[in-house]
Amino acid sequence: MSDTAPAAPKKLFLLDAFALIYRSHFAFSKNPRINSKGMNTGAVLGFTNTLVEVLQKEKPTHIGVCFDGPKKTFRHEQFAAYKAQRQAMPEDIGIALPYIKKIIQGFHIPMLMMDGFEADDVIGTLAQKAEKEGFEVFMMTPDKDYCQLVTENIKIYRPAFMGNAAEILDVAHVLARFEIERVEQVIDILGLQGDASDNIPGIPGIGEKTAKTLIQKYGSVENLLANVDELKGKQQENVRNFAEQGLMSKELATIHVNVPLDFEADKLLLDAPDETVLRELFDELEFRQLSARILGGGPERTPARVAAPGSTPVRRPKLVPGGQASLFGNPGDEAVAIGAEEGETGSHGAPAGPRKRLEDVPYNYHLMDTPELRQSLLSFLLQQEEVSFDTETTGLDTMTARLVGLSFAWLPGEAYYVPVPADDQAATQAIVDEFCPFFESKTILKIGQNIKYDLTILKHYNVNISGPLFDTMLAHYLIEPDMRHNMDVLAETYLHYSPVPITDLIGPKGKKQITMADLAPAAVKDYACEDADVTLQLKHVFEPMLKDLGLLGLLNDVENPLVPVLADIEYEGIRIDSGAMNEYSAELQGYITELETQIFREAGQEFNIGSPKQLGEVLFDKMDIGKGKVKKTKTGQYATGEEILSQLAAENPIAALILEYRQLTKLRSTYVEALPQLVSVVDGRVHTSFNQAVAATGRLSSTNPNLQNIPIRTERGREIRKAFVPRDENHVLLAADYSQVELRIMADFSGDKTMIEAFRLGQDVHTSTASKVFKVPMDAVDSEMRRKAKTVNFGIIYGISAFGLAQRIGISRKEATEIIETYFQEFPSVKAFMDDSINRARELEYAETLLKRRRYLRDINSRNATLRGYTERNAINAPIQGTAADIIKMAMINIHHWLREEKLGTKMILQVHDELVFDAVTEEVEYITPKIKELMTTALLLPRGVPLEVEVGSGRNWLQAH
DNA sequence: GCGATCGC
DNA sequence: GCGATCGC
Repeated sequence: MSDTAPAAPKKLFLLDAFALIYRSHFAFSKNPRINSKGMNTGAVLGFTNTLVEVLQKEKPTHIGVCFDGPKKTFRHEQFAAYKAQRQAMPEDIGIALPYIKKIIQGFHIPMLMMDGFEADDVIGTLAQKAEKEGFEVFMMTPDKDYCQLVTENIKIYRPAFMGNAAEILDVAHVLARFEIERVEQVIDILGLQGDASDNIPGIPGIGEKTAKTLIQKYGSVENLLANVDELKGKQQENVRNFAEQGLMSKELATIHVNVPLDFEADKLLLDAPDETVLRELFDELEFRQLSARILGGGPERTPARVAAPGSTPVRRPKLVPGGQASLFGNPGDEAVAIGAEEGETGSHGAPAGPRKRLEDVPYNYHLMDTPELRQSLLSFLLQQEEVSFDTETTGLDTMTARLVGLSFAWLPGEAYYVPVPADDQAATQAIVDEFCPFFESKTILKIGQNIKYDLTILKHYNVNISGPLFDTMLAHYLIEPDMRHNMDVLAETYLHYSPVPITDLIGPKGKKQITMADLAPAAVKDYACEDADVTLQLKHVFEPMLKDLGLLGLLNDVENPLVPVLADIEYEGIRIDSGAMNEYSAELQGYITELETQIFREAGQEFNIGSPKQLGEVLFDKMDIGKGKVKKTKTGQYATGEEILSQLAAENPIAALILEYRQLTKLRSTYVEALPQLVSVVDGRVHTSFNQAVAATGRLSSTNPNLQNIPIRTERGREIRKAFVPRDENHVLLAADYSQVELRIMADFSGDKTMIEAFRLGQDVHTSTASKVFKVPMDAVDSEMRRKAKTVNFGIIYGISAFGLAQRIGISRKEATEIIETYFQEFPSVKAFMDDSINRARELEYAETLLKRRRYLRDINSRNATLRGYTERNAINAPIQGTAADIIKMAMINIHHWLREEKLGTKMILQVHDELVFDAVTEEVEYITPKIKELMTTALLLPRGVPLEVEVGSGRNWLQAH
């Protein structure tokens, strides 16, 4: 370099190691990356990707990675609670850390730390020193506290994350984001609002918004305190009382730039990595793709199914299995499968890694917007054995959404979009009718992602889809029940492909968001076609996986056939007597007002009873009750949960009043007020949505509204069930309940003679359990004994710990442990069953139900005893609860089928885990009752033949039906 | 135990 | 996001 050339800019990157590592770890937590040795490599991979990204993209001249010093910092000395709430480091990060350090060394990058200081102090100090020597400095961190250090030459570099591009924050960004005039004021804002994760308290009642307003007005915490008289009411009181805490919080939020550390530029000079060391590390960690990308060559890669950019695309056979060519001649020359390249970056939230987009792959997407094109498409559709399809609509609410278009795909890389005029109902209906021969075909397999949604939309256009279904969402739910199943994540993970985000079309969420109907069909075409195409390709990936796992039967015999059943249930809805609800609301309001008055009288002041924070302060600070029983929650607030208040009830009448107040306000807000608002104006009924892919055990869940938690336990709660009524005078509600299914399953699985005998003899199983555990004859079991025995039985089914059990029945942990021990002595086979379940899970790392549904239990061999214990209880509970879910799902399919076959008017309208509810035609009740019983009890037979029993009742409302 | 919902 | 409470 010649002397006259201008000096190259000196670019220093300082990485905040722990912040980046934690972020990487949690980014992968929903889709953990486990290598063949069982190590969770998410944190290492994410951190390394971030590091590589910055090296390649930003080309720093100097770089260093900063860690927190090992000893406690001056902040801990100032404020004992500082970071006290912080949870211990996750085990996986502890394991990852040595690897990360070795990788940093392999890159020849220095690690910087200082006893008694945190990484941010080190970074702040070095940044300022480097700035003086003419460096442009980038602090690489996701942490907003660093904003206080930003200057013209010191900036924050937020690495790419969760689909967001990397971002550089300069002075203008910081001022805009905090709405301040000077960068230093960041500390004032943080001091006022506090930071829950660092346990910096701030001033109570001041959040982000208030902090900004106050600092805009007063400029600093100190000046705010000097002018505290100008504030009003509660705010003034808080600022006055917590002035000291505010100042200390400001101090804690301040990054200290006086760490005794020299800035030695030449030590931070970027150096070439040690490729041998890195290659060995990457091999050990199984980072094949990363290794190939940054080191070149390397170990053999699995041949990619997709053509590499620039090379000749793979030729796809022109004929599909059904013998049908593609609609437009010869698309095989261009279109190829999106491709499933094997690699470690494919997980959701991976900071980097090659993920293709629509513009990177060849595709043939066609707009079919004339009668001729539609006819041609239909004739091709009818010749396929399987077709993936998707609907585009104006919104997510199936009751109000209008159809905008339909897309279809049967060859990878190729799809067809049929737009409809959303605002012309008749014209839309006519186009939909054209495709009825396809939708109603009994032989063509229809593939969809969350296909229940499409079924419901089409139902509103009088289409009753027939034939077999394949839902890719449910397929993945069986493969990885705990993970997310939305299409974008699946495409990223399994196809290494990022679909066009919907927000590219309709804009970001909010008031200004438009709908699909506002766009020209040509603008929707690619998005819609891509959905059908991706879904088709996912099906091709999932089907062989399911086959290998032995789960294809469960999908095809249970989950997929259940989809139309649920679609019908949701479509039918249940009638609510809104008048009765409103009357009850007024009645509840009367009680609530009365209770408020009494509570305020007892407390000697008015306050917001619904605020656990205020309530805790009133009870434990002001009234000073519950000495020795006071507990705090993990956020440092007083705990005011049920068990605490129940204990306090003996001491002070206020506790019972509060519990009653809570119960009534819960009933009012969650049920009595909310339900009438969800009644559809179209048919006067409430339509819940069942989610078939969220519960880890295989159960369904219900939302919007949740009709699976309508009260039943208390008198006042039961009142709500009276408002669930049949659709008209010619119907009644019929409820069919499995009696003790889960305990029967446990009795069967364990083969416990005593318990099986109790079921065979039709005894009350909780009483018989109590008789054994408390060693008294059946007729000497009192209600207290029965209650305890029942809790133990449920404890096993729900997988609660001895500790949880003690809490529930209000006994000591010791007594709980004793009850459990006696239980095991009396029911040795149950104990053996539990041990076997755990041992089996230790080996397989999953548990399975009668129909082979899996729940993965990867923490069963963890060294963390709490985590392991929790997972062990799941190992016992998952097969029991999951088998019960399998059984009722089978029963639903069979009953639905039978009702249709017999052309009966009765409709299934709800499922509540072990109960089915029907809107039954009154004249049909007698005929259907025994058949429903039969279909439910024989849906699945338990291996040892323990019988299932079902109770059926009917009445003018849901309460009477029980 | 899980899942959903409410108000703070 | 948290604490509390409903059902199974």
